[in-house]
Order: sequence, then structure tokens, then C-alpha cells
Amino acid sequence: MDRRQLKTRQAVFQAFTGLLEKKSYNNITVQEIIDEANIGRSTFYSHFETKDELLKALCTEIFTHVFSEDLCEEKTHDFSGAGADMGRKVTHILYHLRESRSYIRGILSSESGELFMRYFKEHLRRVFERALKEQEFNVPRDYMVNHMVCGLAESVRWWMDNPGYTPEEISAFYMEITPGLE
Amino acid sequence: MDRRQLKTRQAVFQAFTGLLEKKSYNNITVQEIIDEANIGRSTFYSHFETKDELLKALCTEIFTHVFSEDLCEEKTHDFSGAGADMGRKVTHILYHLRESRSYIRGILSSESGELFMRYFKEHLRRVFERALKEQEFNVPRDYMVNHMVCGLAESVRWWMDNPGYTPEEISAFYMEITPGLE
DNA sequence: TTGTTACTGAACACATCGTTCGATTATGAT
DNA sequence: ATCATAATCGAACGATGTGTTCAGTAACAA
Repeated sequence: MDRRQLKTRQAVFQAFTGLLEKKSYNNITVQEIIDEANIGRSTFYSHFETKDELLKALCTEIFTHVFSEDLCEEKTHDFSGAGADMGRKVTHILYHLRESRSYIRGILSSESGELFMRYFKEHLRRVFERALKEQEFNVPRDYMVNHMVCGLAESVRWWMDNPGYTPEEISAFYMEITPGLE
Repeated sequence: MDRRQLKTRQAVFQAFTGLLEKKSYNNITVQEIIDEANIGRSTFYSHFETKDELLKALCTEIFTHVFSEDLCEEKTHDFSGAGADMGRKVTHILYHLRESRSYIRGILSSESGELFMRYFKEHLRRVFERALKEQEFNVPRDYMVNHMVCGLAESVRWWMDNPGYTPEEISAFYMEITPGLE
């Protein structure tokens, strides 16, 4: 890839995340991103169709990072249950998310949070659906998966507003209040 | 209140909810609401500052209706636990929400859903905080309340996409997967 | 060096917003 | 029935932000 493209792309992301630490997504204008990134207007639009696409791209960036590894594979095959494994996966995800906390808060603090949460949940859903392959529940399976996914996503959101807990602690909280994972 | 004002207000709400059944909030323009409601442009703006304020007003309308009654009072004082009471409250809320299902879906199917969910959770939080006055948990109290509130709110969202369940069934699902309420 | 590709930035058309204001009409109190 | 008051109308306006275009410039890879 052309160095110039890479440089532009990085400049945009950096400007964007920088702005997100100061103000909420809705109040950020494309022009501000352009100015902050110090690029030409048409350059921005040759990289991203709209501001929403940029957010989407940023989310993709974050989540391919967070979910890059072996999260879909069953890691332990010893006598510790699926719960222990799940707990480890969750902790792993939380460690990654903590790194981006500063601007994730900016994303979450306006309607754009909906978008972030949606992508997040999509990824989580994949992880959970694998982990719960053969289990049976007293509620519709899809309802159960949805509950687990939303529960974790909302735990993260809560964590972003209540820092001061370690990933391990949050993970433990989550396992504690989620039946079907012990 | 002047009949004209009332008529206008109702016309706007009706137009708005009507549009919400066809398209998502973000794609609805103020002009469309005005045309649909068949009122003058300045009239709209003399009632609502912005489209967001209109959505807010609609949510208030819905929730004051849904939460109008004795939801904050402990109803049963016999030997059935707090859970049975909570189950009844939840069912009651669900019955009300089902009536507005058609356009609530429209609200939820775009970023505006965030706003709806926020108001919904605010109301729910009040109910739960009363109901859990003296209980102790293994996780931070605020985390617990947040989990219960989000769990119910997300259950409703799930329900809106998966109709065909009765309020009683959804309520039962919710009680089933929420520890601390039995 | 050279052909290609990316960046620049001013200018543009466009959509939507929220406001203004003078004219018109409905309302409710007397 | 009268009349002062208040709500509505709607065209016109300025403002803001969007996304595109294009001719000129600079960076790149080979």
C-alpha cells in the first residue's frame, strides 16, 4: 500500500480518536476531523464515504484487534468447565478494550454508541454461539445468547463509566451474574 | 389548554409514529412530519425545538403511561418473595409496551434507539432501586442494578424483534435468567 | 527519468435546519 | 355577538454541514 494512503488513514484515525476524547461523536464535524488530521477535504472523502463509515472503520479496527486471537476455539480440554474457559476469554477481551478506553467513552457517550455496541455484540455473538454449542436452556436459545451478549456488552459500558476495576474483577462480576456459564 | 394546541400536538405525534412504522428515525425529516401532520412549519417549531425533542416528548408520553401506576410500591406483603412481586410488575410493563410495539420498532431500528433505551432504563432504574432496598450482593450494587435494568430493557428489545411471545412468557424468561430476583 | 497515483483546496450544488414576520383564523371570555 | 388574545400559516431567509468536482501539485515505485 502506498505510504501516502497509510499516512492519511492513520492521521484521520488519530484525529478522530483525539476528538472523541474531547467531545461526543455527534458534535464532531467532518471539517474538524480534516483540520485536525491536516489533510485536504477531498482526500478525506476519497478514503471514507461518510463520517459514519469512518466510525464503522474504527470499530472494525478495534474489534479485529480485540477478537483477533483464538477466541472462537475451545482452549481448555481438561476437567475445568466451559465456564473457566469463558472467563479467560472475557478477561482477554477486557484487557484489549481497556487500551482504547479514552476514546471508546467518546463513542459511547452519544447516539453513536448504538453503532459501537451493535458491532461489539455481533462479534460477541459469534464467540458465544460457539461456546454454547450443545447446551440446553429453559428459555429460547436465541434469547439466552442475546442475554449473555448484551450482559457482557453492558458490563463493558458500565466499566467505561466506572474505571478502577481490573479486567479480572469485571470478568468475575460478569460470570457471577450470568447463569449458564458456571 | 387551547383546542388548537392539542390538535396540533396530537397530529404531530400521530404523523411521527405513523412515519416511524415505515422508516427509521434518522431517515425521517422534519418536513415530512410537517407534511404528514398537515401543519405549518413554524407551528411545528413552536411546539418542539427539534426533532430530538419530539422523540423525547414521545418517549415521555409512552413511559409516563407505562410507569404511571403503583410500580414503585411494594404490593404484596405476604410470604411470597420480592421475586413474585417483581414478576408482576415486569408483566405489567410489558403489557403496556406491547400496545406501542408498531412504532417502538421504528425507534429502536436506528441510532435513536439509544435515546429510547436510555429513558426506558432511567425509569426502570427507579423501580429496581426501590425493590432492592436492603439486599446484599457479591458484586457492586450499582453494577447489579445496571445489569438488571439492562437485562430487562434488552429483553424488551429482543421481544420487539421476536413477537409471538406473551408478556407472561417474556417476564418468565427474564426472571429465569436474572439471579437475585427469585 | 517517467508514468502513475495520491493529495490539495477552492468552488459548487444540495439538503435540512431553525427563525422571522405579517397575514389569517380559531378560541374563549364577557 | 363581540372582541381581544393566541395559535396557525407559509413563504422567505440565513446558517450550517454535506459530498462532489476539477485542475494543479507533490510523492511514489520502477
